[in-house]
Amino acid sequence: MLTIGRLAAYVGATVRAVRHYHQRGLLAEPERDSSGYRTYDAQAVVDLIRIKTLADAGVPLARVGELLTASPERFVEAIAEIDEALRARIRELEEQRHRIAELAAGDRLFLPDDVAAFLDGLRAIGVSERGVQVERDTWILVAARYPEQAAAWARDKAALLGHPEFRRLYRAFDEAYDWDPADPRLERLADDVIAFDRRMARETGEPDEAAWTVDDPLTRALASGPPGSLSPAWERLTVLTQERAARG
Amino acid sequence: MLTIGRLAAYVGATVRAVRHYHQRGLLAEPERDSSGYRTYDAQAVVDLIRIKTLADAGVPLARVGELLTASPERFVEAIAEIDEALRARIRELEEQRHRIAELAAGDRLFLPDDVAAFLDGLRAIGVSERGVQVERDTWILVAARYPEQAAAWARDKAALLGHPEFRRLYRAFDEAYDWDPADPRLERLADDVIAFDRRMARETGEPDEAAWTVDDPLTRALASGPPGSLSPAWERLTVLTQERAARG
DNA sequence: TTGCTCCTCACGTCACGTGAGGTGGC
DNA sequence: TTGCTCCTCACGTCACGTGAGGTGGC
Repeated sequence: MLTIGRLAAYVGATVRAVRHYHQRGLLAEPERDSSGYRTYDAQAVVDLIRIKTLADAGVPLARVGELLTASPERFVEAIAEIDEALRARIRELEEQRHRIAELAAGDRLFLPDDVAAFLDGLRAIGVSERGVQVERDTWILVAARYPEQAAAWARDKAALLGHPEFRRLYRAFDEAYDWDPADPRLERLADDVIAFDRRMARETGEPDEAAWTVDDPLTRALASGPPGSLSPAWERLTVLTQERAARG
Repeated sequence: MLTIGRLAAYVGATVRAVRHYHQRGLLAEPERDSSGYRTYDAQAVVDLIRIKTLADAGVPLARVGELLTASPERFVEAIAEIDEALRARIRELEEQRHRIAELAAGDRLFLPDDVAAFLDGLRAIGVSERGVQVERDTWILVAARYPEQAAAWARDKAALLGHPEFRRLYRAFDEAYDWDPADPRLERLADDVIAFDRRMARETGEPDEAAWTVDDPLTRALASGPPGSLSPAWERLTVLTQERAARG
């Protein structure tokens, strides 16, 4: 006969866990000796290993209780379910290994693939890392707010990167970040942006919604946090392009 | 800007979890709008994904807090540790898949391999399944009480299975279970057991401790639960062999 | 006497879940 | 007005962990 400590040690459980299983009614309370100590027999070892094996596999104790009294067929059925749950959990853990590895670097974790690909495209045409970060933050908000459409929009914009004038405008926008807000080049840039928008609208037959440039109203509205969060030159550019767009 | 619901949905967390991360000081409390609603920016998305990715990987929230402010080198180091922990967890789950599979049938889960092999040996020489069960329960108690020695004892006994007289005695013992306690064959069996013990003691030069048969005092003492747990014939056999052993 | 194992409460832990009761914009 | 999302307490959950205070055999 075994004491609770020896029983627990043999199956790799704690004494407290064995008492817990008694409390929950999973393991039958054994006889006591003259000192009030519980005295376990071999059947208790078998029962406890059954309980612990199921519990370790993630089966809730309430369900363990059912399984102990289930028919052999139901038991085998349940084992198959538990095995499937374990396999699913393993797949999850493999996923998580990927995700924590990506955590050290890269935007893939925060954005749909198509958006991350567009950001890589910006890097490829020479947009500064700072400019890419501003874009990234904007896209995070867009993707959170319009999960269905974000990827398609990113593909549309990525396609425009094949257009030389679009690339020139993007790079100019990027450089303008540090300019003096009074710099006359901002006026010319605003003109060029509007001209490009109109040209694209004509070519594609879509309305003149200015969805083609870095300065389209949608992304602008989403990105604008408290006033002053953009650079002074970019604030100015926003005003200028909106004036020109309104003038028609 | 995002509400808490949209933020949570985007990263796959619950609203409650996000509030919890605020409470724990892991995620900075953002500005509120005129209604008192929290308004999140892109940085909050990045921070939350970082938190959730680590938390999902099983990192305690207290440690997540440290990691968020850790240096890049410490962070990379910690990622490696976490990855190792995930791999260890995966190995554990694979182990558990084995164990629940074995739960449906077999003694391997309850006993050291050498003991299970000995039980298979008993089956091979024709011992009844009932007899094997009694042995199994005895060995469970022995293994729990003497984890170091059990395997070696089992190997010793398994070696004896090569001995024809040992096999004969074991099978006779097995059959004797149902006999009438007054059956004269019990006396002859007791004589044969003692004779075999003495012979083995002479051959191996070890003391006459009667450790060779199913009836050795050690296993008997361990297995004997409340009186009457053995069959009447086996109780009688125990008495008879002890008498003969004492007479010398 | 000291050390060890056992006993029974009963509160603590961890990461949220789940109402309870209320507000604000469509 | 109804429905939805948000807000702040605050208690509940799950499987034990961890003392608190005490007993019994070597």
